[in-house]
Amino acid sequence: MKTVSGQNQISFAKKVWEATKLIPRGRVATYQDIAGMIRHPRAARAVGNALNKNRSKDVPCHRIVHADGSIGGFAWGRERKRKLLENERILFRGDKIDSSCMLVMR
DNA sequence: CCACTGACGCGAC
DNA sequence: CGTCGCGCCAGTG
Repeated sequence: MKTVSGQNQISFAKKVWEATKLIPRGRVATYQDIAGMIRHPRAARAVGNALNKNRSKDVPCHRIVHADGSIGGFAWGRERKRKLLENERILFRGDKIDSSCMLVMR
C-alpha cells in the first residue's frame, strides 16, 4: 500500500471524461446526467467546462447535450456536433433531440 | 482569499 | 414558443 499522500488526484474533469465514455453510440446524455454519474448533481456547468477542455477522440463529447434537448456547445463547432449526432442516427426534432435518444428518458 | 469565466438548468414572463 | 435572470460549480489569475 501506499503511504498515503499520493494519488486520488483524479481531477473532476477526468471523471467527467470517464463517465462520458460510457455513453453508447446512438444515444445522448445531458450535462446534468454526467454530473449525476460522477456524484456532483449540481455541477452540470462545470461538466461543460471539463468537456471543453478535453481534446481526446476517445471521449464522445458530442453525445452530451442540454437538458431541454438542444444541441449544446462543442469545441469544434456546433454544426460539426450536429453532423456527428446525425451520423449516429440520433433523431432530431427541429433543433432539439428526440427524448427517445436520451440515455435517461424523462 | 476574491473575482471572473464558462460546451448548464430552470423558473418567470 | 423565445428571452432573461439567478443559482450552481470547478478552474484560473
